[in-house]
Amino acid sequence: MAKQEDLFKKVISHAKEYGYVFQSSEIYDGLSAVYDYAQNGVALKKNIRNYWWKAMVQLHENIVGIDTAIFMHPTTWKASGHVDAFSDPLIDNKDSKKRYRADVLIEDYCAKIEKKIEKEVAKAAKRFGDTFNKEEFISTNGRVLGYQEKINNILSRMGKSLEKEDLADVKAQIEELGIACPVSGSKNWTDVKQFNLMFGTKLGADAASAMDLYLRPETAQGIFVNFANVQKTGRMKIPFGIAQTGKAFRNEIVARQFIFRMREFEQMEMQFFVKPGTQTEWYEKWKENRLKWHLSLGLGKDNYRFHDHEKLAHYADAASDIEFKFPFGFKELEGIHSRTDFDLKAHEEHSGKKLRFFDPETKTNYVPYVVETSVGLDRLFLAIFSNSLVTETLEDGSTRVVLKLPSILAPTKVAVFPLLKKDGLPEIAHDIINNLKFDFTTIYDEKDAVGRRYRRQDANGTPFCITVDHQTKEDNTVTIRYRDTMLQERIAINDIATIVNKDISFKKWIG
RNA sequence: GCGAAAGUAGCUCAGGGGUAGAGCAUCACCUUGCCAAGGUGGAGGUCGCGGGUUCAAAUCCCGUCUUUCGCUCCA
Repeated sequence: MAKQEDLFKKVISHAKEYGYVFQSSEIYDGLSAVYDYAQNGVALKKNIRNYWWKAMVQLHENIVGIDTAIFMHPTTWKASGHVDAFSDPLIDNKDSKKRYRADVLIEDYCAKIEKKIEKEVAKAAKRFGDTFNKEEFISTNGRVLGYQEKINNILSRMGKSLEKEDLADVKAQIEELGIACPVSGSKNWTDVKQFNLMFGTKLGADAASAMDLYLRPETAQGIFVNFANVQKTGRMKIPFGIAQTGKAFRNEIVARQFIFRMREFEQMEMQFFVKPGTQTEWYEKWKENRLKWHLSLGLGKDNYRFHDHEKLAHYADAASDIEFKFPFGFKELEGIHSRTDFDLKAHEEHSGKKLRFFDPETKTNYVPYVVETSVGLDRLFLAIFSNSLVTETLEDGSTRVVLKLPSILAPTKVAVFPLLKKDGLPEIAHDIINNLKFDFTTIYDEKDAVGRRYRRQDANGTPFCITVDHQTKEDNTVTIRYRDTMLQERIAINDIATIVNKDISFKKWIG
């Protein structure tokens, strides 16, 4: 455990020291769980996003991309269920310090009463034997009816209180029912507080006429509300997908673990529209496809696993996570959800617009089912970055720190050094850069011994170093040195681009 | 939100009421010249922030912010 902690700390400080991730507004002591991507971080993040986009949009004839606004019409969030389901009434037990959802506590209490009913039924069944009629017993037995009524009263009162946001009554109910904390057994509760996970804001300059808006808590809804537009203008036929990357915002009660769980984060997701009845088949296909995509980055097969959801969200009929072995354990990286027709149907109802696909074969129209793949870009960044950071022990016993980023994602592809900063070598190095920079990100460095410059690039994740020496002036050859193996080769200047291109070829990586 | 630990130079950390420290990094110059840690010089800090105690606070006390870990939550 201590080792894991140390490793994670190393990741965070390396990210800062080499210009990948800074804490937001650091000069003002930072802002909780908000981070900035620095000069190298932004390049890595962009490359990851691009790798995803090309794999999803460019490689699939039937997937197109869009980019929708963060602000959306407020009704969107009513339709999606976020207004209701994204806010929880929470209550803390002062003795055990445990936090519970107040409505769940009450529901659990009702479940206990329900168990009593089952007991009565079981007893009666034993007594009456074959002649026992369960329906009749439940509807006539006084004791059972009493239990039933109690449950109904409790739940209806809770429902009304929650609807009116009368949180004091919810607490009163918990106290009246004598509900105790399952851990401490105490009834020492705090007040019930409402936590809304959506950030609110206002549209309009003057407060009185301003419209309440939310920052989107997921990018998916931007796709759903554009379903018909994209389908028509893109002449899309089912099955087809719409992909999008962008920021989403959640007012998490606890945002933690560096860039793993932030309040402002970036999603890369694709909604795939299919014919009802075929969703399971597509769900399985996308699970497999997405795992394959992750594995193509070469971080190691053992670092991934599926986690199938048993408890499903209100919109899903199947859901699975691809989990990654982060420095702090296996955690969710990507979700693959079979979202049914929940979202499109809800938007049909709230908007009054048809969100359907006309099937020319059967001459009928239907609301498509949706299979979603949704990756956290920041999480993916963290997965790749933390997995790539290694400290190697070399043969001579010394160590080197290497950021073994997949070369296709590395912020800088080629570093070019003059062996000496004289005798015209810097000029040649600059010439090489001026030629390469149209196709690759490059960096020039002439400071310190060349070995040290190699190590500097290792720690920064640069896969190739090129060194210009005196021989270069005679035969136009240079030394190329590889980050991962530390091997060196003598090659012609003209071959640099070919070698680098071959290594960072998208086809090679994804293939 | 609760509990624990921590916050001193860009990074890693030492110090522990009386002049602000080290290693690495950084900058300039010299030297070497294909796998980091050669020489000289420089820059960088009101020791997270605010208040209190004291002749004197980076150091003791209180508060606060931020981070990490655990709990909790997680569409």
